Amino acid sequence: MKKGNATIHEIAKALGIDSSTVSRALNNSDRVTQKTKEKVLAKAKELGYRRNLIASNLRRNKSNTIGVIVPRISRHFFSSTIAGIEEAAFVAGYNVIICQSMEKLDREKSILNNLWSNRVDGVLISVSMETVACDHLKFLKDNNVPLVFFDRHCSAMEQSSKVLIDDTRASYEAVSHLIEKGCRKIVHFSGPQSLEIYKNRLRGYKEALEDHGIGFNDDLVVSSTLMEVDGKEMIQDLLHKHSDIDGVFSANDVAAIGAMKYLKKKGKRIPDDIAIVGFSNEPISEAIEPSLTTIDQSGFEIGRTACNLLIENINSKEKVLDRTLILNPTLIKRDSTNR
Amino acid sequence: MKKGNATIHEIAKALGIDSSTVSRALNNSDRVTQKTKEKVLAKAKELGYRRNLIASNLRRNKSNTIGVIVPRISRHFFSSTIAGIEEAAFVAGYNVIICQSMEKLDREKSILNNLWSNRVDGVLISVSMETVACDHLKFLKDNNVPLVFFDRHCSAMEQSSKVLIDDTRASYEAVSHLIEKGCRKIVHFSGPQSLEIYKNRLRGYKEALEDHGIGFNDDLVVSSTLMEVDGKEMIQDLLHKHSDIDGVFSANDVAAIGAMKYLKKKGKRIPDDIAIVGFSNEPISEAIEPSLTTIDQSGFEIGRTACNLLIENINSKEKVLDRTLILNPTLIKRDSTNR
DNA sequence: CTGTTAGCGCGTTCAT
DNA sequence: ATGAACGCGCTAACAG
Repeated sequence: MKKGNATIHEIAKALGIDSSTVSRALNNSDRVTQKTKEKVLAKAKELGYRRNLIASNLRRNKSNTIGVIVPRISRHFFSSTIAGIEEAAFVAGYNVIICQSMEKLDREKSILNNLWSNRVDGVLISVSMETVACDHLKFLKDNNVPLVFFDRHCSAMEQSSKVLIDDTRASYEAVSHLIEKGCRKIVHFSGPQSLEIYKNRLRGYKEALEDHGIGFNDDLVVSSTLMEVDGKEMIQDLLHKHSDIDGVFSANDVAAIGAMKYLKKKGKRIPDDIAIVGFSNEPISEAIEPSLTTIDQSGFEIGRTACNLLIENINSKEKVLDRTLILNPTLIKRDSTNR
Repeated sequence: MKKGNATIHEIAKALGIDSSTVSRALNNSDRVTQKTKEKVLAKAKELGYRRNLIASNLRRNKSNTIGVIVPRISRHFFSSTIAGIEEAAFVAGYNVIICQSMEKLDREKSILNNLWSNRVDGVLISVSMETVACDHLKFLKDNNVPLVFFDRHCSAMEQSSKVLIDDTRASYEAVSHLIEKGCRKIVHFSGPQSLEIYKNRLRGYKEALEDHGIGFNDDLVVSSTLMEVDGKEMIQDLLHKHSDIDGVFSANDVAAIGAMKYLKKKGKRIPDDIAIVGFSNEPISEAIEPSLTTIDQSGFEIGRTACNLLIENINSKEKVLDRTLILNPTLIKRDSTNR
């Protein structure tokens, strides 16, 4: 009953022809009659033939697979990017191996070893928080395995393809939006300064203030791990020192919500007393009050774009095109109330 | 500088021994001297050797890969299960190919074809909404590819391994909780009755009512697609007909939140006037008011359990053990206020 | 303990 | 247009 295990040899034997002809027929080669093609296809169907891609891949020295490394699958932003990657890979006929580094460099290295052993045709990666040097990544390029960074890249890598978000610009727009709404004293919840995204978000914050003639005040910027409790504590501390705060620009939405809850409990009206904007990391925007304006990072688009760029690199033999694509997040305004 | 492309033959030649000895050494076979093992390992490192798993897999007729099919990666529950699957697979040394059916039967079929072509060692699946017949799944079993369902299974399949949630029991506990809080008129937001999960949640609702001496009223059960707007409309309609509703049991949290928002706008206090419990599908619990009690489906545990069961099946040659594991979701109470 | 031989299933030369 | 032969890289069987 081994219905699915037929090989090209079996269908060749059944037809009294050679396996190489069968191979050609199945690959739709022009060097085989239409007649035999049909016969082969019919017999293949009858025997329930399925090409053994492992053998095919070995012969062609190509795995038809791309490796993907993210810090954590269960984080919404990354599962969105993976959905986009999967979509692009699917239409291009590629398989995808998903791996999570769990933010550990060691695990990232062992994953790359594994991907290499599996002879993936290319790699998409969003590096772990521990990743600064990148010899383990250069190894891929040395062996002609295309590599595309998305979201988090490795600045130690001089030449590389990457798909990034324009954090600076998005932050600039978000803070400008607050200012246009009338805010003058805007605090910024920042994250670990080792990560470039947080540096860029801080930069956009500064530039927006300066361009609108508002002086930058170091006291109004606080860094944390951006959990909900951090948001609460940060705004509590800050309000204690500066009672006239009227805006919050948070590097993520979880901390923003922590702050928002606290403020509401204290009787502040959002956005009338204090307006809040946060980068969107979780799909919560729909679930919370309509007072939090968020910056949508559209992970799906990033994933799709990165995967397409990678496939382009895979197909352009020998030509290593190192390109940087920068996508613009969109500001989703939910604080329509005029202050 | 093809540093990573060395084969066992090259390292054999460099050492003046045979490639099969190298192979054995690399596989840590007991039938090779410690001395030569060390020499081989040293030379392998020197040449930057990486085993070609494609060739190895072809020879061993094993891919060391398991296929995973989910309706949508970006849905939080599924990305959680995938994280759990990935974790279990990683420690067992398996690769994972993630695929999304997008709730389409056709796509599910084509994915299965592809997975078969890739000769995966086993398959984990949560079927699409369109999947009722399952010939395409039986095909796997006919070819000795172990299959484990998780969360959504296929009732048309007489014999199968599956890891499920005890929806009935969780619903029973949730509704009992509401009753113990004093609710007497509890509505139920249900979903498409074609899906077993919604049938079971409805059953748990009924049983809890009966066991507590509350008559079941068909009017209080409404089915929808359980979007946020559905929640709003459903509660609006119901309140119009039954002004004394004091509890809501929702088959998902999004609809629950829709209802909650509407109720608050109408001046109702949660949970004092109306208590709400919802199955948790999105990671929003932290972000919303502390008045919504949720049922956590712990996708991570389901994924881990399912993957381990699959690997067990893969390893137990010839023995097809069809087991059903049922995990209990946990009720996370956030409505501590006494009514 | 090690070498020899023989394939896994497929695609790609050569021929004809 | 088709067949014969070879090899991708590795491992399993059998010798010795």
